[in-house]
Amino acid sequence: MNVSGKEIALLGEPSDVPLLRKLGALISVSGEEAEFLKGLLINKAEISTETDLIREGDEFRSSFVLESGWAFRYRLLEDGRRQIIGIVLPGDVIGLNINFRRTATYSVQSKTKCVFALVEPTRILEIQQRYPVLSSALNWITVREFSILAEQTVRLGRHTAYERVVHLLLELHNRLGLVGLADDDSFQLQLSQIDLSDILGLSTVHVYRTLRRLTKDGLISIQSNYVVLEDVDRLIEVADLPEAFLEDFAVL
Amino acid sequence: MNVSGKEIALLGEPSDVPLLRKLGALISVSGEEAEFLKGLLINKAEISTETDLIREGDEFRSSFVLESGWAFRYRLLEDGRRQIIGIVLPGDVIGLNINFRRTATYSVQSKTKCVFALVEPTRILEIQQRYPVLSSALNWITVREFSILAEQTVRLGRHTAYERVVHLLLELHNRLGLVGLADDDSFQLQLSQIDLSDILGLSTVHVYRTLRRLTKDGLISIQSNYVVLEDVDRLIEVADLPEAFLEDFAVL
DNA sequence: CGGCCAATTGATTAAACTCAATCTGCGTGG
DNA sequence: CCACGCAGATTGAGTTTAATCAATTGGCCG
Repeated sequence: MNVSGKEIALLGEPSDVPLLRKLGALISVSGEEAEFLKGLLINKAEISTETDLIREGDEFRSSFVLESGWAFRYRLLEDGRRQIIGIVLPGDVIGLNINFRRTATYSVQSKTKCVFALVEPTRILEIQQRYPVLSSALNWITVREFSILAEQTVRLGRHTAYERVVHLLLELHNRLGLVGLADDDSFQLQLSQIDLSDILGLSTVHVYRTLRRLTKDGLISIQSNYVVLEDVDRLIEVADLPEAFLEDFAVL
Repeated sequence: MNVSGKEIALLGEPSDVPLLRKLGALISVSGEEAEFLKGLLINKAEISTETDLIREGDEFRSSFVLESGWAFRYRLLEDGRRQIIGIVLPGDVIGLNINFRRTATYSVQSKTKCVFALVEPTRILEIQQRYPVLSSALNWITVREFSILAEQTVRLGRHTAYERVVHLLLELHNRLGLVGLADDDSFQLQLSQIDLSDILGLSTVHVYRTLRRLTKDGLISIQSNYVVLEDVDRLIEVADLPEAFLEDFAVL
């Protein structure tokens, strides 16, 4: 499981633009394509902590590419229960397959301070018309997103609390590694135990106790927000990930 | 070939081709577009009950459009636990955003006898190039699929057993209605309680008891596989669906 | 008539939740 | 610089939802 590795270097310098870096891990991006992509991401905006970027029911007319920071897709139930549907990390696109029916069925909120780029949907059509390889790579992003959500479903439906935590930590380590934000066996976890509980469908108390147990078992260690995967092999065994996530771990 | 056994030869809309019918609910499909789409779906195949169409780890080179029958996307864990990730209904596309990275991260299996059409990925590119409105409608299908999976996540993570069952029944009623396979307040449920438990992340025993309770509460009734939604208003109240699913119930 | 699978039912167990305190780190106003 | 306040983390105790285990029943098919 190589996250920062040499394969990427073969394709050229890893870009400091997360989306480019992510695509570069899958395809070889030409200079022209890179320029075009960078041109898409000109229109930057910044939002602070805990701010809704999109609210359930909103019509949204634009796509967003997260440049830095963490955000959530989430939904609130009537009585206040919250489910975090997925975590948005740098390089992720919000509203990639946007179309004329634009009503959001869930909200998106920043967890940390975030910088993102606004992209006009027409520009994405442009990619389809002019850059077939890039277009295919965007399809890959769509499929990947779907796969991740599918795994979240497995996690919530059939994993124990112990397995859920491990499975999530591996997902995050993998995804962060893809954009150069994780080390070989550690990363910065920008989530409170409250957030974790709403991702994993558990109570905060149980998340706490499960993290304790994982630490005691020597699988992980946590200092403030810094997570170290102490025994990756055993973690992978616990998490029961699809083969495809392991064979080519850095690219899913 | 026909789900209900009777041939419905309508010359005007709605079409008896589920995918066309689904798209027709969102956009106005021109004659030319309809012909093109029908041309895509020439290459039919039939599989029997409980047969894997795609297996986790497979490379798949083709997309599939389900014409009739029910199927599952699912994943098996080492010890035999199964999570059904989503149900595939007539008109649904498997592998819509296929690209050169084609390793499946989950399996797809028929629940009933199924007829589906094989579609070459290049034909989908053709749609993008030649039929922008159709292409946008396919994007809608992608987004819709994602929204459904997002709701599944909420269901598994933050709903009680009681809410989960209701939420799923409403999802299925909605989706089946879109392709003309549901009545106003009832539909044929092609799932065993075992299947339900693996969708909902519950044990079969608990699914059984929950169905009993829903029946006793006058919310639903079930005869063999035929489900009647006895009190849609209360069901909707219990399920806590996103507004967007309600405002335009038939089209999500 | 068996045999098999799913549905049903009862009894018991267990994973995870709720409730109720602290405790701790940190930012803010005085 | 320090007290205060707040949110998140930690801890203990008791409760509940849902799982497990173990039969039994019912329907269907060869």
